[in-house]
Amino acid sequence: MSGLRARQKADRHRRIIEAAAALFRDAGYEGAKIETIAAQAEVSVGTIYNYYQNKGDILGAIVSMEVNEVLIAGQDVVANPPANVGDALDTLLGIYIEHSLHYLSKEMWRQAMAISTQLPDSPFGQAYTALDRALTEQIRALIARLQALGLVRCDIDWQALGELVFNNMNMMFIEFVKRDEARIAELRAAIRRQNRILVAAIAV
Amino acid sequence: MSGLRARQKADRHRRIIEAAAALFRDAGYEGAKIETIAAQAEVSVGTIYNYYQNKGDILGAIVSMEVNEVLIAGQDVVANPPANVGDALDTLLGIYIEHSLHYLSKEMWRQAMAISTQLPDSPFGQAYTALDRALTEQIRALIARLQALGLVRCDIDWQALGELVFNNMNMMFIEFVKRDEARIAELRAAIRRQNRILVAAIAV
DNA sequence: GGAAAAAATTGAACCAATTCTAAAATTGAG
DNA sequence: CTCAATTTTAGAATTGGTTCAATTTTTTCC
Repeated sequence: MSGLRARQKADRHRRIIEAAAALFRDAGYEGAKIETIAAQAEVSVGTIYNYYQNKGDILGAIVSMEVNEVLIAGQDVVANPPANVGDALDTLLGIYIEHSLHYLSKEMWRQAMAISTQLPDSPFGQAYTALDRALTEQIRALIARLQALGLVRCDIDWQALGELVFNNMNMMFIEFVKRDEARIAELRAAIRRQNRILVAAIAV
Repeated sequence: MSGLRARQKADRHRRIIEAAAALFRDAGYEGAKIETIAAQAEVSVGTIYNYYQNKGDILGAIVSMEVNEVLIAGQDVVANPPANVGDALDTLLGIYIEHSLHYLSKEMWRQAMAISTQLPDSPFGQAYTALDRALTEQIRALIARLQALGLVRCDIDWQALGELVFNNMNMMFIEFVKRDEARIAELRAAIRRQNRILVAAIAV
């Protein structure tokens, strides 16, 4: 069952993703023709559609890798948060934001976000929603941790608060990728300013 | 200059929008072929492209009408807000949300949102961003009004707070339109729960 | 080792948005 | 009323994502 066929399959997956990632970066998502990706990956167009339901799912696979890395990096912050609520939030969200343009260009993010709202039931659409939820859960976990450490009032609704913080950051990030000239430093500063209101309300 | 030609132009605009709106609702955005819209509106395909840059811009025109109506309705709340911070926010956001599915189906919203992130520099992309900003400004105005009425602490950063409230609502709304089975009542309840944290922090 | 079954690959065909072109219609100015 | 400018029109051409029937490769089983 897991012989030559499985190895070839994994290899083709890899080749397709690598070819697509290079072309998306190089020519942009729209500019990257399936035909070109196929040629670069040394498979046929039909094979690509055998591996991914549509063009968006190829991008989706790349985005998922990126976000999963970020989730791993975030675990450290949750485990050992700075001893100050504002800094703790800033550190975690900072990791998300600073990582974000590592593998993905703003244009790729725009496309990924667009596809995830356009086709919420496609494989990628569902995966993207799951990733958002995972990020929300991590922020919630951080807040719960800060509560356990006695840094956040324990009567605070950490679930609602986690959502609030994530939703705000995510929306700010969407606006950030929509403007090519927007800078990461300004994005972080704006989010810090918004979170300051919350921090004042929830810190012990 | 503004004789018959201008009237016919306005009339064609109207016919195209009406035909498109009906078809988008009926067959969905993807299902509505430009050819069919053209036939329904009694113009040619070329004429549609003379009036709108692309299919998305047609949807954009419909979305803009919807949001502009909502902005008008919101003015009343800002002028005469309920004498309670939580209720005031709930009333304003409630208007936005309750109106939202009046002319537009969830699928139309999904497409509109997708296009606005996918093509932020297209006519519709820019218009959509402007509408978001207008909604944010209205929320900010409400908060400033509540401050003036002595219901909100005056040391609160109303600009950052307005953004925070809008961003959270908008993100919740995006998730709402992504799930066909999601209900308006639940959406409002979730947003109320999140805003409760803020209200506790800012109310006098 | 070889035949039959199962799975995967291929590239040509299909579809809908968009663009383009040449002809026809409409308008406003003089 | 006539003419030049602008707009509309029909439809053909283009483009790129997606599908599909035929073929090839891999596996399974004897």
